[in-house]
Amino acid sequence: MKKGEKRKQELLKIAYDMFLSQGYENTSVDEIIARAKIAKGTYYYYFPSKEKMLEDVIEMMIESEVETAGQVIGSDMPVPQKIVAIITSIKPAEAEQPIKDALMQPENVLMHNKIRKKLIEVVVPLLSEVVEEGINKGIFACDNIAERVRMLLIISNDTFNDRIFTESDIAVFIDMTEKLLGADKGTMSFIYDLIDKSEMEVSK
Amino acid sequence: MKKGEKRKQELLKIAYDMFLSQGYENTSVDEIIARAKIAKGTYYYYFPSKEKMLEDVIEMMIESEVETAGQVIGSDMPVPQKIVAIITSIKPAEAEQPIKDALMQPENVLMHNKIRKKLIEVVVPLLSEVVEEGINKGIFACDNIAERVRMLLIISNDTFNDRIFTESDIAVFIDMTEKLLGADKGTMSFIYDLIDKSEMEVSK
DNA sequence: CATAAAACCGACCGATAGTCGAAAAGGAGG
DNA sequence: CCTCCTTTTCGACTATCGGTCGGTTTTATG
Repeated sequence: MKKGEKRKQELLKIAYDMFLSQGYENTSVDEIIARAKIAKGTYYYYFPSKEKMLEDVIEMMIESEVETAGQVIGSDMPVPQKIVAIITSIKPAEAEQPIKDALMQPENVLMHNKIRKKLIEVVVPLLSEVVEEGINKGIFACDNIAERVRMLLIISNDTFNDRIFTESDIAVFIDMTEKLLGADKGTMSFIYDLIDKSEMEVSK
Repeated sequence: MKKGEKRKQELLKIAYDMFLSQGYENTSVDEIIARAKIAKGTYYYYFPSKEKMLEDVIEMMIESEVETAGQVIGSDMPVPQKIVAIITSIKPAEAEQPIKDALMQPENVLMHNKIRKKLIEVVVPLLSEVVEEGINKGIFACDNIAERVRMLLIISNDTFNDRIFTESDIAVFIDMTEKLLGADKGTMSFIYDLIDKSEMEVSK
């Protein structure tokens, strides 16, 4: 018999692995408890529902990403680079390939969406801080920071996480980012060099 | 006994109503066949699965919206107004309130996402046409039209369909649209007057 | 050692999407 | 009207799944 909190973490870890490898909808509670070698009742002693468990799993995933973002903010990186670093740290792109694949799968909409929503909610304040720093340093010039940052995240998510992108997508993303934040042309063009060319579709 | 295609349309119509009023996930096949007064087997004679039926329903919904968009394109409306008209015709905002509520419900993620994806895929070419017209008339100035239009749709969807928006959101949306398409400042500010103020959160 | 709290068990439940073999209806030709 | 084939309909049945519940075992406490 395990002590409460420890067992919960154990279950969370198992669920995390299974959700990512087979998707949330395709992972049954029965499978989870089979792998954990516990009974139905025990599972529901720790989680009120399967969906609530998903929420916990997501929270777990996000925590580590927020930590990374925090380090970036505190670093002495140039502001534009900070922005990009946070945006990329945020997306599971830096995780292993199977994770990205799992999230791309259409049957994982629920999980995908919950992560996206939570991530945005959590990251907007962080990124806003950085943009503010940029404004103070004269690199950016804009109002309504939170709203702009949100758009940035939405777009970057759609462009780089949810689908295959082309060179044109990058070009427009750079252009849009600069204009959205009121930066000089060229401020963000370093992004282009960061992109892993292998991820890209051949542009036509 | 009904002739094939007619029955299918009848079922599609029933499903459409029910999906919108109670959500896809909350509508069981049993409920659908009860309302249609047919047996399980008959249902599965027409649709291989519930999800495939959803796809058909969505296709039905989209067709009508594309039609509207086509009329807008052919009209003599000013180009900026055309853009907005298409964007708003696209979103179920013009449908009745309960429909919007249904789509907002988190349990409708699947349907919501499928619509969004399909809609963007279908509308990007249409909107691109209009932007091109704007460029020819000297109202807009930009390259990579399709990519920019896509961003516009993604943003407008997130801002106006998926959540409650504030005045700041509108301001940023207008600013971003103008810059994204390379329009003069003020070109899109008429949007502000179109917004149904009752839909808005009180801005702080 | 007694008692209470925490952790665990698994049979059971209700709902749901989907299957299947057979029956009824419709139509075409004789 | 009868025959034969196709289209459409039927509804009982299945498998799976998330979740419940009453009761048992383990652990901590004093």
